[in-house]
Amino acid sequence: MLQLQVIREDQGDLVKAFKKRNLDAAPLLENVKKLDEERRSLQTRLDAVLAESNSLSKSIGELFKKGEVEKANAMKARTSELKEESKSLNESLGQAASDLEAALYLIPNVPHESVPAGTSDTDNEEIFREGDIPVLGEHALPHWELAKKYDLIDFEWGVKITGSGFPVYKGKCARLQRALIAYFLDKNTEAGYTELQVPHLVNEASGFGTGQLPDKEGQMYELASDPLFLIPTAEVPVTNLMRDTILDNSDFPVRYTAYTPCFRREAGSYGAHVRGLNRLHQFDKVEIVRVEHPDKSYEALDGMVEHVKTILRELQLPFRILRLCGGDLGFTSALTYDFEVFSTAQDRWLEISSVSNFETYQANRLKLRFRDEDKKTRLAHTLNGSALALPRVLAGIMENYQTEEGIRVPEVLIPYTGFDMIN
RNA sequence: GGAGGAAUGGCAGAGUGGUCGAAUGCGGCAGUCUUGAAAACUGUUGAGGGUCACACCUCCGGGGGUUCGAAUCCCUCUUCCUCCGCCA
Repeated sequence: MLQLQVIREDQGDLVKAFKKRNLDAAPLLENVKKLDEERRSLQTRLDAVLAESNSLSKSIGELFKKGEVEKANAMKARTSELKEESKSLNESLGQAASDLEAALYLIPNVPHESVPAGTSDTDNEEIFREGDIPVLGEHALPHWELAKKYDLIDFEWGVKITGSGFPVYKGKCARLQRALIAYFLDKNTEAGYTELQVPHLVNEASGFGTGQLPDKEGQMYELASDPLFLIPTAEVPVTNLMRDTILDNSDFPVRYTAYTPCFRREAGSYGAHVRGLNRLHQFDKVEIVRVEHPDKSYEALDGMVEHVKTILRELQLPFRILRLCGGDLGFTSALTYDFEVFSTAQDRWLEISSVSNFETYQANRLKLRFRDEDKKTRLAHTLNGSALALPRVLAGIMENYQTEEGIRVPEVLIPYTGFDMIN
C-alpha cells in the first residue's frame, strides 16, 4: 500500500502518474486525505483525554499515599467521565483507522516514470529481442500433441485424481522438469541468491503482507479446516520472511531464491491459449526475491533482468523482453519486465518470467524497514522475478527442440537429465 | 492428542498494582586514551503516532476484562519449551 506521507505531500503528480494506469485517482486520493484528517483529529482528541486521565491517576495515587482519601475519591468521578469519553473516542478511532486502511488498499502502486501509457498487453513496449526462431517445417506439433506422442504428460490422470489444470508428468519429462529446477537453482545460487526451502502454505498475515489479501483471496486456494492458503508463488512466503523487520544498512543486498509449486485458483478461459501447459492450477516455479536500499533498487532490477537473460541464452530459446504498460502492470508493481519465449509450433509468445520492482509498496504493508546512514528507519524496496516458471519453458523446449527423431535436450541440461533426447 | 512451564528492548535477563518504556549484562554507536588498533574508562542506544520543535499519546506475544491506575491480577487465543503418546 502507498505511504500516507506520499499522499499527504502530493502536489498533483500522483493523479498524473495514475493516468498511465487509466485510473482517475483524484477521488481515491481525496478520500484518503479526508479519512486521514479524521483519523488524526480523533487521535489528538483521544490523546488529550488519556493525558488528563493519566495525570489524574497519578494525583490520586499520591493523595492515597498521603491519606487524603476523600480528595482522591472526589477525583475519581472525573476519571470515570474521561473513561467513558476515551472508550467512545477509541471506538471511533478504530473505525476511522480501518476505513483509512481500506481506502488505501484501493490505490495501486505508482507506475515508474518509464512505464508506457496503454490499456492492454498490445501496448507493452518491446525493449529487447534475442535468439533465432527455429524453422520446424509442417510436421511441427504443439507441446500437448508432443506430450501424447512421446507419452510425457498425462492431463487425464490429473483430472482423475484432482481436476483439470493439474497435469501428471511422466518419465523423461518428469526428469527434464526436475533437471530444469536444479539448473535454475544452481544458476541463481551462482548469481548470489541464497537458496531457501519454504512452506507451501501461508497464514493470513502473509497474504496481506504481499498484497494477495484482502482483495484477491479468490485467486488462492484456502484450506477449509485451518486459516491457511496454498501459495500462488514463492514470493509470498519468501518476502514475508522479512515482515516486521528492521534491516541494517549493511544487510543489503538481501537475495533469496526458492523453488516451490504454485497454486492458482483463477478459472481462466478455455481454448487454444490455455491448452496444455499454458495455464494451470498447479505449476512449478523458481523465484528470485531481493530487498534493496531505495537508491539501489532499479540497479538491482536491471541486474535481475540481465540474470534471466543469461539463463534463456544458455537454454538457447528465442525470447523478448517487454516493459509492461500502465494498463497491464500489476496492482502492486511500479515497473515490470515480462520475458516471453517464442513457441514456433504455437506461433505465439509465451510469458515465462515477470520481473518487478515494488519499491516501498509491499514494504509498507510488511513493515520491512532498514536503518539508513542517519540511523533513521526507512522502508526498503522489494523486488522479485521468476527465474523461471517451469511449464512454459518446458513447452518452449518441447516445441522448439523437436526433430524427426524426437525432442532434443538443451546442451546445458544434459548433465542434469543424463540423456540428450526424448523419444 | 494428554500433563506441566514459559512469552519483556538487537540478544541475554530482572521486574507481581502507582516512583516502569522498563534494572543489569552483552552487543551497537560516539568520545577519552593511542602513531593506529585492542583493552580500559565516559556517554549514548527500542518502535510508532503527534509537533516547526517541545509537550503529549500508544506499544512488555494477540484480543478482552478488573482497577482511579496493569509488564504485574483475571479470562481467552496463539506460539515456544519439558515430559508422555502417536507418526514420516
